[in-house]
Amino acid sequence: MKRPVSLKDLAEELGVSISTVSRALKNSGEVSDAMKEKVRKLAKEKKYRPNPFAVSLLKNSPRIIGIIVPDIATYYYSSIISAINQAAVKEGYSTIIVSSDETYEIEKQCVENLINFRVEGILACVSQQTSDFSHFEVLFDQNIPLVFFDRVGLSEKSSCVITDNVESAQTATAHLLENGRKRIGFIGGANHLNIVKLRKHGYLQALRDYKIPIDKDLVVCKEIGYELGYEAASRLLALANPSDAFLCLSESLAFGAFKAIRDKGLRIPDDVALIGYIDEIHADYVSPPLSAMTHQTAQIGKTSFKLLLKQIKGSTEIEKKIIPCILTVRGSSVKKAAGNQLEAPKTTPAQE
Amino acid sequence: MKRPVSLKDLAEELGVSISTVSRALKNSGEVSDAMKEKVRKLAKEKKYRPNPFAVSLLKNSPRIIGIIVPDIATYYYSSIISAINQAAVKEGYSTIIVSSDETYEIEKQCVENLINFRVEGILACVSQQTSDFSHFEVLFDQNIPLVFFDRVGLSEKSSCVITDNVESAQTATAHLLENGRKRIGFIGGANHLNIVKLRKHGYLQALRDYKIPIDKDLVVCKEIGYELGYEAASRLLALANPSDAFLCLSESLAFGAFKAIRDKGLRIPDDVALIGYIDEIHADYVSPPLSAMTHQTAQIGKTSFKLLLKQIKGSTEIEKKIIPCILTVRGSSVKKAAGNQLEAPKTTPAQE
DNA sequence: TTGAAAGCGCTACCAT
DNA sequence: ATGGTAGCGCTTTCAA
Repeated sequence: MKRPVSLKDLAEELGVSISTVSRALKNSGEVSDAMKEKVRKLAKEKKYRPNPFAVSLLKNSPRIIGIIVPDIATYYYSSIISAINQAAVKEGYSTIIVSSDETYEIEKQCVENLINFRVEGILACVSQQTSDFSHFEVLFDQNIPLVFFDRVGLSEKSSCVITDNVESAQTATAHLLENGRKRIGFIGGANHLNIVKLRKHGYLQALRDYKIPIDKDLVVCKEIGYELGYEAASRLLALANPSDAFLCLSESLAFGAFKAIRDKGLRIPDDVALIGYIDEIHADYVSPPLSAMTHQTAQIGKTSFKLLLKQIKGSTEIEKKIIPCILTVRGSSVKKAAGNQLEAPKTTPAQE
Repeated sequence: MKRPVSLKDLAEELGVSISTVSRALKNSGEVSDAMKEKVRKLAKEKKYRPNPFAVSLLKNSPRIIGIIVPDIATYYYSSIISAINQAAVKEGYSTIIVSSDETYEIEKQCVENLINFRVEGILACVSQQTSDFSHFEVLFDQNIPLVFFDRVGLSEKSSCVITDNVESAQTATAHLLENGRKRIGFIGGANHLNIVKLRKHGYLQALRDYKIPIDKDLVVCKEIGYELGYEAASRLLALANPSDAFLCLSESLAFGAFKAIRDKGLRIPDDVALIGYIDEIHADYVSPPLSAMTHQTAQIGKTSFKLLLKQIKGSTEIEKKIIPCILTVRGSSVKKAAGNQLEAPKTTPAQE
């Protein structure tokens, strides 16, 4: 394992000084063209590469930013990462991506590691376990800019990019109500999650707006997952006064609910409407395709990086950007013929 | 933007030498406890952090590895990345993840960037465009270990981790044949892709094994995508002698084919069987759930890192590891009642 | 146009 | 137990 070639090596071989070699490679004006030529040739031949640590040691800016996510393999995060990456590369930055695995302790470690790397800034989405944010505060001491996205903390001290959880849930619920649904089931994740609280708020708000009585039995908040979606929907369909629509907070919940409705022998959307926060690319996987609230992950990533870069460049302004979700109505939430006037005399044959 | 605190700063403030401070912080035996105490207290107070560049400059091993993937947001890659990450962290390594966006030029740049970072090693999955691998050869000049995974190159010179494309396709095809299918459609991506070639090979091999005549019309290799799966399946079902089963090389192709079968008014698996290379978590999204060949992404990631670490530690052995896919039989490929005894008097019952 | 030298922050070796 | 010093590879003065 031999040592990489250094400027010194080149200088010695050429019998000139290190400074000259350095300047020649930088194409400095104060070096003769002949010398430049000679140096470049040898550098290429010897496969010289500048040592980035020496450069960083001098400049103290490695052009790296750190990204902390709860989980890399989830599409939502990986697509945001991808967008951040693209934006970063465009500005000459590299990214170090670390995962907290939804764990407070690991997240703490991640922050430490990134500080030790002297990243120029950090983009973070906090883990589900995190309620204390002091491990992020050390970044302020180190003068390392921090921007949160999606799940945020320290909102008075750092910029953030979030989605419109309240509004999107409200919009989705309103959409169902406008199409004649009266008993909308809300199927979410654990109650303590911010995202669940906010969306529930939007859901309830829509019900109030439309003067629909609120029924606690229609709200099921447990965990996220296919089976849980199936169970929740099954239960809501078995009520004396059953649900005629569902708003599901995740993709797996939505597909679980889909299955439950079908297994019950009910039709979508004729008997039960379904809408969920799911990925565009999966909406067509079933028939009818699912109406979906979709996150604009590319926007989230791009905006987050933009805010961070601003801070890196010295801005101290604290900004909060909201990236709205997009509602795409597909077959699962709207009856084919028209709105909702045909409750009784059904003419539509079993579709599919 | 003030300069971070250095050892020198601490030393001056305490009126001792830099060496002493350095030793005290390393808990060296040759420093008095009183001094250690004093130094540590001040370090904490001043929020001292060792400068990683200075350390790396000295040691020349930043404990970073680079990962090059064609696309971060695809579950297959992100889950492999996640596994690599976990393995790396466990060994005290950090990872830099870069994406080639399936582009040769960007990939070339990625390699350059990682070299410039002096990563200790690189794990790479080449882009679809890449057919020339000389940009990877420079790594050998720089003594930077390189291990390919999934899509490989330079196989005589570097270790790699691949999946059993031929065998898995053969197994999947055999599974369909054993269940009485005769006209299995092969729906793949672009013909020039290695993965397509290999799997087609496995498919054809299975047909030969079972003495089923090969029909070129049943092989459709275009692009990957939901619509393309839909089209391909529609076409194969419209043949004079139509398909009675499909092997789809990707998730989107499989779901597209699923839709096509249904739209044609055919039943799955009674009329047409379906099997595909899809993610476990999505297999249940439809009814019947999809039989699937699944990649063991965790294994791929873990093994890749292991091989790389070995090389970093000095091994020059070139290894090739094959991580098999796993066949999980679900409703889409096997008729409920029994295998296929109605077709002909075969004795093998449906295996599962 | 070129060279010499200082210094970035740290470790490690040789003194004391 | 502590201090001094060299040197990692590079950039950037200042001198020649």
